[in-house]
Amino acid sequence: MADPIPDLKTIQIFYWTATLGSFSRAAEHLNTTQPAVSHRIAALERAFGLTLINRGTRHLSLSPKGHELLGYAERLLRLHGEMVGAMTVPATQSGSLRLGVSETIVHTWLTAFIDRMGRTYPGVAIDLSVDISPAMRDALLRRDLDLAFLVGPVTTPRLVNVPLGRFSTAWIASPRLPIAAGPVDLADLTRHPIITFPPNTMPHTHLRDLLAQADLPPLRLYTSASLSAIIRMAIEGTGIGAIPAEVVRSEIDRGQLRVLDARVRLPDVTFVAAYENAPDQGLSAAATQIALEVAADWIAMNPGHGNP
Amino acid sequence: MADPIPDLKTIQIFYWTATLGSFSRAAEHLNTTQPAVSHRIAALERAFGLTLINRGTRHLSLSPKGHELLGYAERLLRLHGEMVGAMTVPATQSGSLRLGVSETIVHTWLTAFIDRMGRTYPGVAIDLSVDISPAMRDALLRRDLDLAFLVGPVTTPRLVNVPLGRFSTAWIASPRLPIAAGPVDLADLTRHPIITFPPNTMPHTHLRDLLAQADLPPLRLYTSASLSAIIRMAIEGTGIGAIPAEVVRSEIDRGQLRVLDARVRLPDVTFVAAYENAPDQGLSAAATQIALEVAADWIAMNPGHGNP
DNA sequence: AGAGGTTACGGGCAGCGTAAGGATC
DNA sequence: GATCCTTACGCTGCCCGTAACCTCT
Repeated sequence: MADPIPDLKTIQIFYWTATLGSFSRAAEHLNTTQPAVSHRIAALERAFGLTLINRGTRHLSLSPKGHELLGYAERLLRLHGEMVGAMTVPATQSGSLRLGVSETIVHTWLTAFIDRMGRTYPGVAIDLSVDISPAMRDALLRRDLDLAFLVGPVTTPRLVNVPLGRFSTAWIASPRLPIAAGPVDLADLTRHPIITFPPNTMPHTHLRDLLAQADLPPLRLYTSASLSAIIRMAIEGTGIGAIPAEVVRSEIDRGQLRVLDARVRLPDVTFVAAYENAPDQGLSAAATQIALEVAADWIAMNPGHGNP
Repeated sequence: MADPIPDLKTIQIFYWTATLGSFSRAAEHLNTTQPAVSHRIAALERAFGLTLINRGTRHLSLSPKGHELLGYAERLLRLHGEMVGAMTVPATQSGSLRLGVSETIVHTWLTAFIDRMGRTYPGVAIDLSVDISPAMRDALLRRDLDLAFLVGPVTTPRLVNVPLGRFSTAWIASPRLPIAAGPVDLADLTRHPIITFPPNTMPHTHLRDLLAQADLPPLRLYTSASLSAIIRMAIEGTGIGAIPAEVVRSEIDRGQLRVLDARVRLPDVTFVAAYENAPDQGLSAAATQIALEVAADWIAMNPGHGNP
């Protein structure tokens, strides 16, 4: 009845080798050397007495039994991660979380999120980077990020999407800009430059579609990857901002900006937390829970916005 | 991203410590020493930063978190065992299986079972012991057996029961015994000694109940733990055997014994495979599958008996 | 005093990393 | 020759087992 127990570490190494399709990439991912990976895979195959990975030139492929094992490996690692997550008291959890966020999040509840993360997981270091959503999507897929709060959904089966809330995009302008107080239509708006996010972002695409349909004078569409820059330009009367009203709440309160009452509404923008659907992303999942709470709190404190 | 991986072996040690309620018993079960168990449990608690096991005097108890972990541990070990079972090609499986069987099984399909096990799992050594069912039940619970084919069901949540087939108990006698050919009733039967299994076995109990209800002359109930001895006595006319007809098929064919046409039928006896419901009993489960097949084959080759 | 758990210590070996050796494009 | 996997080899450090100690009945 003596149990020959193939180590979890071996299973983990197999999992990542199979998933990443390369011994060396698996080694890199697991902070070890390529020979170590090679060894353990060989040992695993020897233990089972069968071939798991066909070493094709250039690319690896899994044998039928290899595929079978991969299924078990994922379930096993996920269950293990769940167990560790359930047992580890948050305060003692350590590690690092490479987090990417949209600037919109920075201007709404990021501070609250960082605060609560710091209090809940004092041992976790957050590596923050702010970027536009498409860039973060790529970074997630490249595994340069563990978690991102971005405009979604991100339609890739490899990523988990968790909705965090909706922002309504509004037309924002300086009160000094000569625009009627009552409902204005598209022609009135486009007399001024429209300032929004860079190409390939969702607000930009929506805006392009909207303005392409109408028969309008030559369009001036200013873009900036920096939300602050957009806000600054709007305040200074450079043009009309097409951004979530929520991020300029204080400027509106101070009278530096106002929300225009336009006949044409811009589509809402949904923010999601996205992270790789891998067995070792327990911390990302936990952080997403915190983000959900923080986002809900923020919505409660900023009535009239976010999820209905 | 660096994963602190609590070893499966640690989980296994925790599982058995919790299950057996003692460090030393766990050590014994896992073929290691008690300090090794102590160390790893301590290390596990240190890793999680919490107490899992309350070292009460005389008896251990689990903390709430310990209970939680036990649940995960069982799922994890079971999944792992399943994985190993699925990956290991049977021919390379090794180990030993402590098997207990009722003598009835010996006289029916045990040989076929041993044959097929030997062919399917050439690396597995079977330690066979033949005994009466109650004794085997206790042996299973004492973990002196891994698997038993016995009269069931065994009503203990700790054991898995898998029905293997039903045998109808019959009245068997030598043709030389002066008994009418037509239907006979209880009084006719009890003029002779009744020979059956020892006290505490199911056939014996049934027989006692049956005969206690009737108003009969002094009863001579001979018992033997050896089925062969019962058969021998029946053949020699010592008495009437109350045993499954299936086990004396050849004697009946040779005319040494005949099945009496009695008005009173004895209850069927159900055989089951029973083994402990623990994560490391994959081999027992596999052997039970073999037994199911063999029993089904045997029933097919001996029409009129077994499962309808 | 004895059963059962903890602590202390030395030694074996698994598994890691470095480095050199194929194979394939 | 560049890339990727395998093989060789020495070494570290983990973990095990022995043994002595502690504690409670």
